[in-house]
Amino acid sequence: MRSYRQYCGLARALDIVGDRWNLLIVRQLLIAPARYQELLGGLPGIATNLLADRLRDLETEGVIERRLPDTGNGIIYALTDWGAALREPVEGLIRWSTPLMIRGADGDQFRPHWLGLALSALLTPRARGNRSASVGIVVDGETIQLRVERTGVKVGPHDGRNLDATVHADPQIILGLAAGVLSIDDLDALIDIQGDKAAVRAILGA
Amino acid sequence: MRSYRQYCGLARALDIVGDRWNLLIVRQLLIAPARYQELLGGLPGIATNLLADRLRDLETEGVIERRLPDTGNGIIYALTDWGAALREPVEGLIRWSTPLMIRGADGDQFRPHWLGLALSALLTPRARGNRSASVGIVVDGETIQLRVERTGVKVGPHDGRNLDATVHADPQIILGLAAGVLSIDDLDALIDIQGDKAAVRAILGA
DNA sequence: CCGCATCCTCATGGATACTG
DNA sequence: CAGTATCCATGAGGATGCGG
Repeated sequence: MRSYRQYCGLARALDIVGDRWNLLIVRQLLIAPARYQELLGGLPGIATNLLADRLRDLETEGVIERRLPDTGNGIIYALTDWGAALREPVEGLIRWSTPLMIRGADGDQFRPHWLGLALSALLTPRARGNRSASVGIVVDGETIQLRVERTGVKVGPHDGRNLDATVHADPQIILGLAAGVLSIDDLDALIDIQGDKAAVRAILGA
Repeated sequence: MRSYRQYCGLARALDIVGDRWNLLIVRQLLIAPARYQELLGGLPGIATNLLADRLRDLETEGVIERRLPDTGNGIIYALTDWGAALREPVEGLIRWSTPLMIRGADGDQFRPHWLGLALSALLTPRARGNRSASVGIVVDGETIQLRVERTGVKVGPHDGRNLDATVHADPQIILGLAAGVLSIDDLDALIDIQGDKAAVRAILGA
């Protein structure tokens, strides 16, 4: 993309990450470092030449870096420290998009990890938790683990440890709960909770 | 721009504001509602047909609205409530861009209001102020007023009221101070402070 | 004047096939 | 596996025109 040539922080930020696909690549790497093919799978719709171009751009600008794993073969792409600092504005945009998301998927592609990032964006600001609990959200066969403590909320893949409860529900239901526009009590038919319902309420409740 | 067709908050947000120029238009309207010609002047480099296109898009998506002033003639563009909520991610991107800004303008276009928005982004998070003070920053002949109180920092155009101090310095110096990478004491030759130096230190100091 | 719309040129994005 | 190469479609940029 052409530079805006404006001495303004927003314009200079967009000179780097404003190119089409760039922030979505950052999104994938905020979820976890990834290989080229994993990025292609996590970015449905991108053309392979564009992914290669953007990875080059982002690397030369210092947003991402290539790592060679100990096993020797292949390349792993990861965010630099500065690139990882994009989590704040990215999660801000995700919070802003809530009205667009509660309308439902409408045929769009979906990856469970994206929901994990959205939950991180929606739940982290309100550091809830005089009670500690861990809950698994099962979507598309993948389990996202939410753990709340006094320090805040941690979101990530299921680490195999014990869960206080397991929730099965559609993504937009989970998002509605996390955003506070839905209440658990109104949705018995749409949510399947196994285990400690109070733990779910502590994390996703009003 | 084509939709990403991804059921992800970031992708849906970028479907709306990811088009080139869109976030910069939002930036201008975060500073103040504006007429078409004012937007053209505040967005150096944009083509007039693109501005018209983008304003239409943003209006149909509910980010901005057209207002007819009491004087009757002309159109005033302003953010909707939802559009104004973009302040958070926009200021996040501005904070992220600090390393790009302290390098200096390098011939890029500049508008004093942009510095005001950057100061808002950098100073608001750290709600400083056991002391109340108001300071004017003079850049390119325009005065930006910073007012700190217990409740936080307010940034805006000079309202004509008394200032505790007036600062003359280049934008990158002001940004370096606000970002905490420069210290007032090291820069006597580059900053001209008239009035209460302690008030300046209370707002821009370490 | 202000608020756009049209026209044209060129850079960028997108889809597919192919390679070290 | 990790990308290039190629070709076509789309969108940006710039100049200019035009109605209220």
